[in-house]
Amino acid sequence: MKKPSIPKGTRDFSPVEVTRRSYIMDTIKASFANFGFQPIETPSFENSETLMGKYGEEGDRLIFKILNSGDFLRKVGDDLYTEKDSAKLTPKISEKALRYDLTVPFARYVVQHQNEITFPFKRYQMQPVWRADRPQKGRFREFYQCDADVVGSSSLWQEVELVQLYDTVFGKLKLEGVTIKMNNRKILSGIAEMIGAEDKLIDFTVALDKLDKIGEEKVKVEMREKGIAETAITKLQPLFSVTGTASEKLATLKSLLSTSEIGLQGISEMEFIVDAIETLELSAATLEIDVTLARGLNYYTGAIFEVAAPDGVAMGSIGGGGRYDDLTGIFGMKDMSGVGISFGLDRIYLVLEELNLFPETVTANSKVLFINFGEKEALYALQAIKLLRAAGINAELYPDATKMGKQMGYADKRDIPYVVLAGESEMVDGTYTLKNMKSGEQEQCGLERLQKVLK
RNA sequence: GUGGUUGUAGCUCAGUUGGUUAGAGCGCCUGAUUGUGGUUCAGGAGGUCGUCGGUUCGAGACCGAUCUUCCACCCCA
Repeated sequence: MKKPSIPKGTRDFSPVEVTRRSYIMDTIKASFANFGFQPIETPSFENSETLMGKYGEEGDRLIFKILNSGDFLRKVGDDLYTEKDSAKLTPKISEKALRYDLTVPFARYVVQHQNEITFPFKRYQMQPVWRADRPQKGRFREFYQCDADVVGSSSLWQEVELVQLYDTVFGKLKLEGVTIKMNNRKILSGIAEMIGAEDKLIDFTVALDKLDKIGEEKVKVEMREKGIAETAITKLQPLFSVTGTASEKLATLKSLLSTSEIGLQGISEMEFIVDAIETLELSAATLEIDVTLARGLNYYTGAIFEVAAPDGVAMGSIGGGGRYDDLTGIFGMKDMSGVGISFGLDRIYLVLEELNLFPETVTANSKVLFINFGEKEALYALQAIKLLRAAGINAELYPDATKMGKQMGYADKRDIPYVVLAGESEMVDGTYTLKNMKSGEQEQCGLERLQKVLK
């Protein structure tokens, strides 16, 4: 018989993995609540029209479409069918699609529930999203995003708080040395304006984004390929040498963009955030200005964030976010500014695993196994187990009265730290033999002592 | 979507220019040991070599397709 399997890019999670994932999620969730965010959930699939066209052409390709129910092909006209044009045919046979991220569904939620929401609305959401991508390391077709967004306030204090939120979560996870990279769409616009390539903003930033990956020369090559003028590339030169501390970088940028109103506005926004964070101080993360950061440009209008794992860990970004002045505009609700960040749960897991940062105590294992000696003895054991469980101690009885070696082996393999032996002789004097599996020591004791040791 | 890569026992992997009955380590099961796990010893089970097709007297090995793994690009958490 053929072995069953799961679709590529998806995963099963073992007990250890689920426990560790919940550890991360609980940490993030607690911090979200700690910062005043409230949870919502949205359906795993949306109407196609809600999602299509919101992530660019590339995004549309990566959205999982759901086939209509029923005899969906019968409703397709003969000419459309013979034409074999997938782009035209798709909307006719698929009217629903799996959620691609949490931001667009959130925008839809805000517009749809605008009369029930008190603004500014701070929401968090932790749910799986799906992308029809080709899997790679840390890249899956089903993965979790943990988002916190604020909608209905354009205050820069939100950006400041979100940086703090990142720092709080990574601090709690003991993940030291992450870098929060920050940029501003307005600075990118200012640069494009300055070099006279406003119409090529996206091409220009996508190329710039690859600087640390492919190097200065190749970035220039790509810019030329995209039709950016040589004079513009020359004007760009000082940008490749923006270095130093955050305030030094800002000073360089300021002189570079002195003629661009929008560029200067972006710089002052960044200054505000950097100054506030300098006063408030971060514990686990570093805030860094990175003018080459240009992800998610389809809707970001102000701050752009991306979180890089600590040095030495080969992993794509473990978080991202930014400000979008008009997110709900695509659903017809104007002038609603939003800003938010996202944690990539699956990648954070891989980083914590690589750095061995999961606490030992993160386990859902039983504390004690009661050996099964037979019917009367099992009942005697279950009476004690009932009390232990009521006291919050994870305890279990071996279900079958098999050979002791087998039962002990089970406890050993499951890494259960204690075993209780209660047979005929213990029953007679109402005691239990408690064995510490690690040291091998054992003692005969009463219920009270049992509970005290196992607590 | 483009290019490359991987698949042999539950796991990690050997398997020579194509040649008899496909191996190892670990794990698993049984016993030595009927109230004591890990260690040791003895024995045992387990594979239509990812799948389908082709070349050949003969294929785990060669060819094609397909699925899967990982990687790069694109893009992204």
